[in-house]
Amino acid sequence: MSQPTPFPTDPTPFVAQAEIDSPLGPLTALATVHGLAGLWFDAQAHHPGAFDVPVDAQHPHIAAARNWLVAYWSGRAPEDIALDPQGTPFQQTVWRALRQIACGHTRTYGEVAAQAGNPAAARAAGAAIGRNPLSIIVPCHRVIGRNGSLTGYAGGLERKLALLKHEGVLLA
Amino acid sequence: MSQPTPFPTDPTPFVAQAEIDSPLGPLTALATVHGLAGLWFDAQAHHPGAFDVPVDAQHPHIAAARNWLVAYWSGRAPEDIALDPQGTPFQQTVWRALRQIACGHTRTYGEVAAQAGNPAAARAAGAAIGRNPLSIIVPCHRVIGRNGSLTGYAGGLERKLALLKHEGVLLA
DNA sequence: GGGCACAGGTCCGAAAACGGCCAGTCGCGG
DNA sequence: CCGCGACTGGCCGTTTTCGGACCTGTGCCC
Repeated sequence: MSQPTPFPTDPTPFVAQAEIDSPLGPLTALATVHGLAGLWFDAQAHHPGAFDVPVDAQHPHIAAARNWLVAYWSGRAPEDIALDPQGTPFQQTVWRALRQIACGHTRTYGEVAAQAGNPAAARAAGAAIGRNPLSIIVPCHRVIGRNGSLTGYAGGLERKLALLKHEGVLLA
Repeated sequence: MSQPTPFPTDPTPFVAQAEIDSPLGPLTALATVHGLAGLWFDAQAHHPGAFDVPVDAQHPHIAAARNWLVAYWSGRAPEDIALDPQGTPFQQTVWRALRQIACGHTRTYGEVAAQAGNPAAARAAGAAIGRNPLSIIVPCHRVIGRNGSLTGYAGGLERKLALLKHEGVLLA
């Protein structure tokens, strides 16, 4: 039933977008009526491109995301905010698993896959993690290879490294 | 063996361990159901480390080892006891050859290799002798270089020297 | 529907490195 | 001429290391 086209006009519940600055470069935020749907680094991999959605930096979900990020960068524990990422059931499961990785901790791709229900789907989990639409907030940067290598990051490995340093996982 | 022990791929059939004192320092003894499997000087080279095996100084094979050592140190000829060292086929062959070196005698590494079936494997024999798990009882200390040098000993050359003196091979 | 590409992981065989050696050579000093 | 020490190059089983095959699920494009 699902058309291959990105957004045919059916499920486009996006209601607002805005740009948010960060120490690692500007981010584009996107919201539905239910919560934050996207937070991408500009020009990162799998960036969905421009949206035909009104810019509204004061929208509640976007303002909440901005507050979340301010707290995160200042080292405080951010409060939970409403999220509404769009994805397949498997992706949803993986992203939900990611949110359970506490700040300062890491998991391997295999562990995330196991927590998502299939221990052998490490590679598939990697693909799903790469499609994570909520950078930083859904901590896909806390997933590393079994041998300790960083392996990859849609926003660029330097950013993954910087985030892990900021969380105290890696030494400067 | 009329015992239903799971032979194929059973890496640790150890059943008891204990510490035994000696004039050259404490020894750690290890036993299987078949016999004595290990007798190492504490902190010697190739020491396998701690074992998750119950301490039982009264275990028959360990008690036999203690009696063997008492006789040895007092200068009497010890009676044969059951041994069960774990190793590769080649190592087993070498260790068996070692047991045929009578007290007060010595062999060269090349001679041991020849008796193990391959006269050219002197160097490999040296490696196998170094991994001998049954110090003193399997007399790896009676093997010296072709030119008469002591060359090496996992428990330290001082101990090798002391053992050979005790056996009357070397003068004080 | 059937391929194909991945931000992974495991397994296995080949290859290289490592010794508790030994014989042969060379250069030196009695 | 002899003996000694330093060096060299083969010897061999074991251990470690390394690279590639192969398996794995899911999403996306034909």
